[in-house]
Amino acid sequence: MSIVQKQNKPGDTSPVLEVPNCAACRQRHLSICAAFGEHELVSFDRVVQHKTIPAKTVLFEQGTMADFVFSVSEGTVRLFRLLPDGRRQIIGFAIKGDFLGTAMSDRHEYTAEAVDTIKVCRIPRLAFQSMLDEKPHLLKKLHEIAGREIHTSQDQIVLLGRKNAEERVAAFLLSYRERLARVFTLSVHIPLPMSRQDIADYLGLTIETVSRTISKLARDKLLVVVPDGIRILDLDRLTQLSDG
Amino acid sequence: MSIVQKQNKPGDTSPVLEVPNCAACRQRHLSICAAFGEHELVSFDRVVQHKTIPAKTVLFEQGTMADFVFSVSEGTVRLFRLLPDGRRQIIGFAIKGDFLGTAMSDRHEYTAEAVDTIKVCRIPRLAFQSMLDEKPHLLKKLHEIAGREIHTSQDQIVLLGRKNAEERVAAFLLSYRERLARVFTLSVHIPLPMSRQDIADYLGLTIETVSRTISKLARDKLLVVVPDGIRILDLDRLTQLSDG
DNA sequence: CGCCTTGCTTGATTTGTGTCAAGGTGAAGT
DNA sequence: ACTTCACCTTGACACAAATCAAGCAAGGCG
Repeated sequence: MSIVQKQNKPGDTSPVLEVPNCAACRQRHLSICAAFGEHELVSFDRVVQHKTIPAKTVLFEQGTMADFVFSVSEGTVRLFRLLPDGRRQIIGFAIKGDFLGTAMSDRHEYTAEAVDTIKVCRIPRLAFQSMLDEKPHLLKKLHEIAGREIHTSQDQIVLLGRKNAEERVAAFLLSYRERLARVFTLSVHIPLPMSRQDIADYLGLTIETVSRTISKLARDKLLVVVPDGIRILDLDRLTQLSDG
Repeated sequence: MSIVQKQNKPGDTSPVLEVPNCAACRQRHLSICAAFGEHELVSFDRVVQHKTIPAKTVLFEQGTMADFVFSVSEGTVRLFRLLPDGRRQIIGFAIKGDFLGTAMSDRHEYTAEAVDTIKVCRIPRLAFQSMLDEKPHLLKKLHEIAGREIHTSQDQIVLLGRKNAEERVAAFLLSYRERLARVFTLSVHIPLPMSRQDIADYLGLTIETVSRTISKLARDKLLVVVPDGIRILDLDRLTQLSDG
């Protein structure tokens, strides 16, 4: 086990833990792997591949065979669907600890693409499937994850169906902050590795509207824009806004 | 077992099967109950209550304790969330065979309300939970249902985030038709028990826009409006429209 | 029968967000 | 140091859908 310095992007010099095996994985308790006992991990280890993937790389593509499921252990992944004419809707952002493949369908239902440099654990779907069949507590854990996924999808449906631009941006910032808090410490500083275009495609808006809205929130002193993210100034008002 | 004439709404004189027990239930193979063997059904029967519920009745309310899960065996249910100021977003419509309570969370994440007269099987959540713990194949079935739910939520997210009014209406009609086809025979006639307001709140539009859009589709000869529904005239063009 | 109510449609106008266009900033490369 | 490029911001204008308003059709009921 070795700690190596790795430049995820310029300016980011935080040490990144190389993960040679699941037992030593720091993200274990955050992820689906939390369902495994120590000795189960050993057999899990046999089918898992740990991979570092550079920014903007497609992890898997909508419509292709889902030969693998993934667990994200570092970085940010955008999950999206494309319409025939190129319109893009981002379904969600996956971060450290998130599992990709909850639905267990044989074809991918969306495309997954690395936003920045990511690390993932890749598991052959069939191997994962047979583990599920053997270990009910793993399936239970997976179903628990699916339940949360359904819940956040419904939040997103309400946001897209009934909220205006300002409410959408506020809700995005706060929900993304909550997600980060599961993994990092809760802070008024919210790093945003994804582009404005990504945020726009997540919120069903255009990049210009997102930019204008963030500018307005800054003008109104609810937040300030900082390099690679934002800082919240008025959490209460932002929360009020996001709830509609 | 008795067949009774029941007036669900004026003009609807189709015979409605009273369901005294699960073994005799015609909807069994459509629903979560398909996961049960014959003798398991007997124990299931002991905890299930069959209920007929009139139109516009609240089945359960967002935020309240989820003491029961439900399986719909007749009629249409609207599932929605409300924003504090009264804006409503319909998450989905549940029909014959649909299960409510996939997420298994302890509080309801949305309100469920009967659109027309419905029949449901009501199961205490804790009893259902313990059945899940005992019978992995039931959990597997439930997870399968959750997977489909995630998929349709994502369809809805794409619709709300990136489609215009015409595409939304076309997509709604076709996806609702597909859902009905699982249960009735696939037809160009689509009964619409829900109101225009319901459709609007499902599609993130206003009632006026839904009405105008349906009128336009009729003017363009893609469909005709008939009492209590629509009839598709040009399935190909409607499909093309809905795909964006 | 006529009156009221509910649900739906249609028209006129407004508005929030999209579109088009220009310009700014900072990092990377020559 | 200059150029290029990607990304973001801002402004002017356009447009799709919302809002406001009126009227229609069908059912319920006194």
